[in-house]
Amino acid sequence: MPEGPQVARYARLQNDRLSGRRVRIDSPSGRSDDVAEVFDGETVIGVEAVGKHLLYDFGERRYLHVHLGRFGRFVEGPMPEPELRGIVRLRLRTNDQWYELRGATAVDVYETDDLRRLKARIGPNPLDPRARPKAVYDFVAQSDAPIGMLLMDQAVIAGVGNIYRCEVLFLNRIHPKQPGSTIAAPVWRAVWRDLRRLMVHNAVDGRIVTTAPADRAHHGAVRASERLYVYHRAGLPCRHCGAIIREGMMGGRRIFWCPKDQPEPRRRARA
DNA sequence: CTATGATGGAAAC
DNA sequence: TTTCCCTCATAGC
Repeated sequence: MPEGPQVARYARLQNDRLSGRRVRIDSPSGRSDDVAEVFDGETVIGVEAVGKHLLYDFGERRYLHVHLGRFGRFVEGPMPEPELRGIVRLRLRTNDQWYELRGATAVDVYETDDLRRLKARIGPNPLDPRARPKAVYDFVAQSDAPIGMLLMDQAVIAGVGNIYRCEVLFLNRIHPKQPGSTIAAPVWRAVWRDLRRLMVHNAVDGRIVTTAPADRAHHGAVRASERLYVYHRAGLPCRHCGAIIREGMMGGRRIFWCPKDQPEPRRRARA
């Protein structure tokens, strides 16, 4: 279940393994037979992530486009392939490695124009070292939309999902309902810095950890129960102040915050 | 066994 | 704003 960094990680690992390799592709579930047929037996030129999208360049201006949605994931391993289990949307294999794609929202053929349009509608990605926070802030600072909505809008900022939005707002003591226009520039820079730091780490590590060592009771390997500050912790005490973490809905998704560290906004004041 | 929900997004209303 | 799709683990009969 991926946010941007896990997708970036898949792209990097698969790019290393698949670039320059001929791949056999089929769709055991039958759901993407048409797409499998287009690329079966072709050679991968490269694999890249664009926000939460994956693009496999097969040359001749054609790409395999995959969006994992909320449930999508890859399972992989060395040849030979395991017996099929459950629903496999797409199966890719080289001489020595196999991949199973399950649960994806989108599996299609992209042409150059589709890719150009995709890139045009996706905002700057904190994972991209060339992306500048100011470009995003210029939009955020003139928006009345709640910051909790803006952070999830892929057209504004790419790769951020529900966990990062909750966690980065906690880290910066911002209530999710606070309008973008009330976020001061230095606060936004700190938000961006945190997003980048956490997302880069996650893209390497493959899992999301936002807690500082000082806020964890156990040392050494990070326990699953101590990875996050607020996400999925409704009813539990805040690791920072002990107040009970709250839960609500925003943008059709559950959102979590600490009522004491992230007080409800009262008035608007441009910084 | 069925119901539910989970790191997403687009299309339909 | 709601509905639908994607898959699968888990909770509850």
